[in-house]
Amino acid sequence: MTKRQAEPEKRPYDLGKRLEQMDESRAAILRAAKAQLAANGYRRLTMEGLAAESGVTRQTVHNLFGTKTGVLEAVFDLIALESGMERMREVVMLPPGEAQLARFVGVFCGFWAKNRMLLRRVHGIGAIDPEFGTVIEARNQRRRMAATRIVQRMGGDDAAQKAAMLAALTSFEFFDALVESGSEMEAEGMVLRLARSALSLSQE
Amino acid sequence: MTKRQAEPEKRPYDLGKRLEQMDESRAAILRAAKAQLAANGYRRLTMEGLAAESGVTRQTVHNLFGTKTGVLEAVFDLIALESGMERMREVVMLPPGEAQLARFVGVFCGFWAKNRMLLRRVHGIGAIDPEFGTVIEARNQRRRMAATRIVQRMGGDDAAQKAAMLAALTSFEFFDALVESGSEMEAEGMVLRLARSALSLSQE
DNA sequence: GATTTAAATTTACATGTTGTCAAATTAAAT
DNA sequence: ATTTAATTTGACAACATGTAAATTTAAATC
Repeated sequence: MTKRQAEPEKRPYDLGKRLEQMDESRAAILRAAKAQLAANGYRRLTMEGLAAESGVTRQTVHNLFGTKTGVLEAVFDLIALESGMERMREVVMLPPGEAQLARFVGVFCGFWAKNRMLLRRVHGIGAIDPEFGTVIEARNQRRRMAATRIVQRMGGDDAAQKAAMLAALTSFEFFDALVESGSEMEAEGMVLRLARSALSLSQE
Repeated sequence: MTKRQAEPEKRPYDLGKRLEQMDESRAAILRAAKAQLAANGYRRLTMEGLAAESGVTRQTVHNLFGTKTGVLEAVFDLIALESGMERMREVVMLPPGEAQLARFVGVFCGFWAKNRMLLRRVHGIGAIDPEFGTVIEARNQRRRMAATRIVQRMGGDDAAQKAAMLAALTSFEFFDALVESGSEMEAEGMVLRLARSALSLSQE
């Protein structure tokens, strides 16, 4: 099979600056998506609206993200990236004790507080859509693993139950419920106190 | 203005058995909605699908519930009706103490456990749709009020914070997170233990 | 049993949103 | 100036919601 067909004999082409512009478009769209999600919820988030607010065409949104679910996944990835999960490494490696627990709680509560409305929507989408739910679940699983490690290194009985409680206490949903009841300032303190007693609690 | 226009002079008509059939249709549709919501999530819940599974026409679903949101609200009302909230009255009136707290936790956890997947969807819809969210919020508000009453009657310091914690600990989302981490059997026990320590905890 | 009544069905249509496609346009790279 | 690839433009199909009318069906009344 010799390549004697109509070979277009392309000239090399480096996207260069065009890639930057694409990234800017991507960023603008994701920014718009985050804002609209947090403000108006999921139902009123349309590809049309995203395109308009980010100064591109609806078609471009499709080109860059594929589908609406694609946009959501990108939003989710972005959140995860901004989530300061790198700090989780340090926290897990701290010596077990009060300080580590406080840092653990602090990392999560800080993040939950910073993106509360947006996270509420995203987690909500995970709750109503099994397909998207697996993505959220995977992330929750990681928090559970970290909680398990921390509890195990602290020693004591009922490690499994304690880990379950710590994971649930540091979940976004629990934080959100606390804020809804009390004030956002106090929420982290309450989580920490509950976590402390959860870990010192033994199966009586 | 004499009523000399074409008066149809209607004959009295008692719906009787037809009302029963309408109720059956309503019930069948709601049953289908609950099942499909729990199993497949919200995106794949269509009026067409509901009609098919409940043996009526899509148009009939619209006649009976108005809109899709109407169906959801009816599902929500039904859940609330089945929720055993009547038992909340008794619980709130019990003498303050361990037993009351246990009953309080038990009523909610029992309900959460019975409809977990369905509740996850419904609460999820509340989280992504501000309009529907107010309905959920109103119900959460009631749990918060009950929690506040219980905490206040128990006396002690920091009633507001304790109430917030109790409300959050008895939220559906916290229960769901616990079940996801551990086992459903143990979840209620964990909630109860955390609630106990939350209420005995003072602001140190 | 014939007639009346109202619900349910059938049929049709308007709207909004997603997703896809192909041709034309634009701007960067060569 | 030419080539390249992204963006835009315009069009379309698919699907779901919601609405409206005429018709059919079955229960209630006489």
